[in-house]
Amino acid sequence: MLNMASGNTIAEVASLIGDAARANMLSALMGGQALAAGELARHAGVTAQTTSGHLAKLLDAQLIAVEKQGRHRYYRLASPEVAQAIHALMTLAASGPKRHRPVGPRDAALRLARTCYDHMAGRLAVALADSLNDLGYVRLSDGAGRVTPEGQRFFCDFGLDMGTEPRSKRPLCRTCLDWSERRPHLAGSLGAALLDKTLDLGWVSRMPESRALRITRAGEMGFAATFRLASDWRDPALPQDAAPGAA
Amino acid sequence: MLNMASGNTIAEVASLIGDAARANMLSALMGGQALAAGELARHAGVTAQTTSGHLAKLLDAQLIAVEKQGRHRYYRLASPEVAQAIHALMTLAASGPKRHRPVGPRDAALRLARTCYDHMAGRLAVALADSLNDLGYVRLSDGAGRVTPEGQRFFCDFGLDMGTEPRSKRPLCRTCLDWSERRPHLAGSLGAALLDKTLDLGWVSRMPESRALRITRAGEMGFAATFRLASDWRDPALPQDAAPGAA
DNA sequence: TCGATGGTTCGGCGCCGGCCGAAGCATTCA
DNA sequence: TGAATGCTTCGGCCGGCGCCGAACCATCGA
Repeated sequence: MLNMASGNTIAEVASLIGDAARANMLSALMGGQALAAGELARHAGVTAQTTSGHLAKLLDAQLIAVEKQGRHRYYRLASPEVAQAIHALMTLAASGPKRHRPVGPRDAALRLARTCYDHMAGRLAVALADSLNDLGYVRLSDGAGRVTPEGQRFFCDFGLDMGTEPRSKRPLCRTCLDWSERRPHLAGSLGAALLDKTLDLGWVSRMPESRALRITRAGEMGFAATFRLASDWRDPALPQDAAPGAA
Repeated sequence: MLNMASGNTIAEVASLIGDAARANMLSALMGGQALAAGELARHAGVTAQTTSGHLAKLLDAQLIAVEKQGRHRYYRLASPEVAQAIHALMTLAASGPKRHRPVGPRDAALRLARTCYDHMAGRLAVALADSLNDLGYVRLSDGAGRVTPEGQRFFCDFGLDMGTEPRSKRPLCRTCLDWSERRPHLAGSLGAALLDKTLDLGWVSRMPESRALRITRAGEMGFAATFRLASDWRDPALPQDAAPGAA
């Protein structure tokens, strides 16, 4: 047995995520909001006691963090790195052997628009990324993103104050592979600011108990006018291969 | 219990990685070479039978792939996505609670230079990335990378034929957060080509049974001359905070 | 046609860890 | 102060999974 130096602790982390109940909790937290223990219990489908044990472990490993408020305890992911790891696992899970991929019932809403930790994902997010790229406001050269000078102005006009808080560690503009669409969308602090702003404007709103986002009437108009979305952005993107022709 | 649609399968993937033996095997495969079952058994510290079972599971979940050759079976990671997920978990594990982070004995070699799936990592790789950025051959704007026109020429002169095979799915130039240095190094197909070339030139060579790379005498000269490495690149980088001035 | 070597399959053992019921704190209302 | 709510701790049950020994298949060298 050689070189187990780090291999061991990665197993610890992975096995923490590798329990169905905990995975469900973490997935729920990928929505970006802090959730109370009880809500997490329901997401996981286990009793409160069991949940408590799980949360203690996750906390201990610093995968999540807690904030107590009155008699509630609100849990959130501990860092963007955690979100990234979970995201990578989601990608892997989605691309794995088909076998039993039920593509759940309420998934439709999730596929259309949802939060991904602190930014948007789903078809809306992919369409936004496409448009911003086409308009020349960002340059999404595979896996990475860059804001152009025009983009800088555009986002500034739109009311995002990116740049004012250069919390150095955080990339301004990353792309994040959308696990449902298999195409990149905007992440990084730009992505986060965009979500904040559109929530603020009331263009989208969080659906209760879910990561899904509802697109409001105002949002319909706003997104179309400001970001010039293609008219067919709601159509499911055919994953990479299939021909685009038929309805 | 709501929204368990995908949360469940991510648990399956994570729990596969979440076993010490399997994690060790996968870590070993992060070296980028295909390894025979027996070698993996030794890496994992379990018997051949046990290893066989583990490999079957990993194979079944398409985390790894096999190629049989005579009476050997060579296993490798199934895709870059798998490598990315493992990498994310490594990052998480490395940044977790200190507790028992032994910083193993032979780690010194690993920290200096090693392979990371198909490209280089460690202090050498970080120093290369820094130099290439300073020289203006690549632009490493956080999280992402872009090759400049000068860089294009430079890499071409150096003998890399990036671009000739545009296997679309693969980003040309990504950055990858080095888990030992906590600073970015070059990944993507450019990173891969760079590793190939330097192995080819004999500037580095693989150490047996390890992901570590040995830097040859020729490599010392070559890297210094071609990439203009700072003279102190061998010094351990102080993680993120500490001031750069002294020494 | 035989060993020898690399890998896999089978069966049974043992332990770790997730689960819940019951009880115990803390906080917030009345 | 007492009851309700949210969460945690404790103890015991039980299933799943990782482990190995033994036997079995496949490939290579003489």
